[in-house]
Amino acid sequence: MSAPKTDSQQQILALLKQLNREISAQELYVELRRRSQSLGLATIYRALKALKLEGTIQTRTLSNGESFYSLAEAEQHYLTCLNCGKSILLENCPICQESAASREQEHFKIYYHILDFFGLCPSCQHQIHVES
Amino acid sequence: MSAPKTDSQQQILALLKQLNREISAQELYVELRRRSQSLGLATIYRALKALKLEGTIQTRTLSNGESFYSLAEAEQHYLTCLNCGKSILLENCPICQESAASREQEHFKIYYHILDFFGLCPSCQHQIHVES
DNA sequence: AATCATTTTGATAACGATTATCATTATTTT
DNA sequence: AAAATAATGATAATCGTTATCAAAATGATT
Repeated sequence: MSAPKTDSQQQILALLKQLNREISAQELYVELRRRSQSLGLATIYRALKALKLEGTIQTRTLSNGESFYSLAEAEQHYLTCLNCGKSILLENCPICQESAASREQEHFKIYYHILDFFGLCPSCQHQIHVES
Repeated sequence: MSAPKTDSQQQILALLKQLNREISAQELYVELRRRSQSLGLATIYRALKALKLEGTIQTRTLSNGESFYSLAEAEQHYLTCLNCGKSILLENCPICQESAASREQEHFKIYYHILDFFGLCPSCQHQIHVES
């Protein structure tokens, strides 16, 4: 869960903590640059990958292939529109009450939901240990 | 939920029913061709989009941007490895028992899970009605 | 300090799934 | 049958992400 972090990783982590919302890699690139902490895109993607494999941050990938990153602390429940792709963050939504979500957003027409557990499979846990 | 379907849509739907597993668009292209029911890739993507907007099929997008499609009937619960990207389908997993998932796959190291509701937001519901 | 080894970085090329384009073909309507 | 509409498919374009590789930074060793 914890590992020695590069400066880039720390910068990104600090920004994620401050923002307290999910953000894409491209947005991170712009935002860091705006704060005179410019990082190359490649570095950003690398840092995000490392933080993800540690379990420090979590990822959500939209159907257009764009990924959003946030701290792995808070649970996330979204209502996502299949057409425009926009997501509404559901506040205080106890996991597993899909009916609650329906009620909460009366006019949102829910087709289905997906619950996805993320982590490391046995062989990849081993592989990562060997690599480092 | 139901709408007039093109031949392409019906072909794809029939194949999804037969396979009873999630499959990517590219795989669909190969599989249909193997069955002498060749469809162009563009047509496949168009049909999938239409079926998705009807709520007939559901999509799951991996972090590499590749999307998988399946009938919207069954609930899906996965264990996905952050490193290799492979997903393990969890059978008979009552939604919202993340601890159950941990137990079920002892050696899978779970970092987090994401629950995502998919459907149409109010404005897109309206927009689609106007279009057609 | 100086040299060497290792790690990190960033500009850019390459990749790949998806979407847009547009002319052609099928289908429906009049 | 002619005209209008919808569907199709080959291919170009898009765009987020990953790979490449040389340069810069960091750390270790003498």
